[in-house]
Amino acid sequence: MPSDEQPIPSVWARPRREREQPALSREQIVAEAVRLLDEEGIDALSMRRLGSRLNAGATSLYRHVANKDELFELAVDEVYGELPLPEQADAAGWRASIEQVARSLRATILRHPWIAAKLGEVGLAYLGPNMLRQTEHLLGVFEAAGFSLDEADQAMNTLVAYVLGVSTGEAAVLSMIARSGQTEQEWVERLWPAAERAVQDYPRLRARYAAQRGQDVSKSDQDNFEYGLQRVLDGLQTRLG
Amino acid sequence: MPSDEQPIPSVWARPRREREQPALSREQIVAEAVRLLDEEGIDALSMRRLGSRLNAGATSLYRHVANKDELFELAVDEVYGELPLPEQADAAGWRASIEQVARSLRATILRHPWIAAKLGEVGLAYLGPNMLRQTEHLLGVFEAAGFSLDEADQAMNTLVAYVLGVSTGEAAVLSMIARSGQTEQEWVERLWPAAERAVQDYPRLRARYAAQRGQDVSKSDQDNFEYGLQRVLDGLQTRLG
DNA sequence: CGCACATGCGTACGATGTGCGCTATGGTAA
DNA sequence: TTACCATAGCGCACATCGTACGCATGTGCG
Repeated sequence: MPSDEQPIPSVWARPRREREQPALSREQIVAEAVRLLDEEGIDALSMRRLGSRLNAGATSLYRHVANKDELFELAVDEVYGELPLPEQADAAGWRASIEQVARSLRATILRHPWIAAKLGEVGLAYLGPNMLRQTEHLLGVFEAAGFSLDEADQAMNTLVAYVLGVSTGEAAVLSMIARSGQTEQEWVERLWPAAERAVQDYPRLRARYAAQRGQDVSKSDQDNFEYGLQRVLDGLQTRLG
Repeated sequence: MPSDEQPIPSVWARPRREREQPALSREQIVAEAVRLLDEEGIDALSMRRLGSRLNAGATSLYRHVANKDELFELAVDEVYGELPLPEQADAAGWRASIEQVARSLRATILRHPWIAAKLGEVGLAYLGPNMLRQTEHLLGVFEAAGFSLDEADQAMNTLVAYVLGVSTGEAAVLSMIARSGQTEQEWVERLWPAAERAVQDYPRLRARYAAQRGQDVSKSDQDNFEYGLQRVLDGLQTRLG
């Protein structure tokens, strides 16, 4: 290729890239970022890789997004936007209503495991519109259940903390599995011997591992989640009786 | 022996560094890593910076630690080692015993806020000795309270998930404050106007913010934690009645 | 018709994690 | 004593990262 200064060797060799793409937009960038994060995990997101997925240079993204951290904030709020607004039940149906919230929150985190790591870095100080809307609405659900606004806030924080805590643990494992390129089954089987060895000196842990060998992991994760969820709801109920 | 290469300009210019330091050790490295993380946050830990704090080159660390991830695992388990083993109470005193566990877990996380981010990445798949010991012991506390081993496991997971969830949110804010180089007061005051503006259209959130203006943040964080803790314990208690 | 602005991009800089091979040290065997 | 060898530390190098900067180009407005 003649890369020196030339008076254009041929018209046809001219850039000719012009305007076919509708150009970059913030929404597009964020959507593609979420897709990339879902597919390849949090470490796979670099500005260069994201740019090239959008047929763009890495630094082009900076016209639409201040920096990588901001991009993550936008991606997190995008995911929050997936959550359905819970139905605003009456005092009788509050438990079902809140169960639904908890389950869909968990499901969303498991669908986008990287979000757990980000929430761990930045907590709930995000202030994104989707998150605000969700929070406002959820406060309403707790009020409808019979809590004062003050206590609704605390009750909501309790519930959300629990769900986030459990889901974070599950999401971390999902992320590691995704990074390892193995199936969940393979991954568990590869780790198991080391775990059993490590646990040898601890009778209760050993018993737990023995009991769970060969069990369906995601099933028991789910049972575990439901157990804790019911306990948290029981605890909140004591304040309504 | 240097007879052919250089004539050595002066004996005194010779290295003379020999062996004064007891050399690097894994324990030393991990301890210094924890110190650096506590002082300057998770982004401040690079192998080069850690090395220079130990009067060592970056790559020297790799003689004692496989890679940065492993270093983090060791650091996390080191911190787990700070937790006191909870007193093994009888069925009557289980609540106090578990409260103590929950509080010291939270306190530890707040003392080392970076750990929340790491737990968010890697969950509880750590298998470090301190963590295993802690878990085994805690299972015992739940058993002593009257849970079967199966249910003790679930109950423990519920409690830990809650504490981790709340503390993660608090720790994230602490980390951001530390990174910003401001005091908590300054940081809150700088963020507040934006938050109030963002919250304008949501009556319940607006009311919450209005009520909390000027309040002591860490005090209300603590109240919040205690509220949720009591709810979780209430919920667990329903299974023991 | 010309000008200002917005957008994309090439280049570049400093920092990062870490592999590789050299060197010196200190312990052990002969 | 001497010869040797495992080990710890380190300098160098490489690929990759986030992102600042300034140029080029196409668009919309006067």
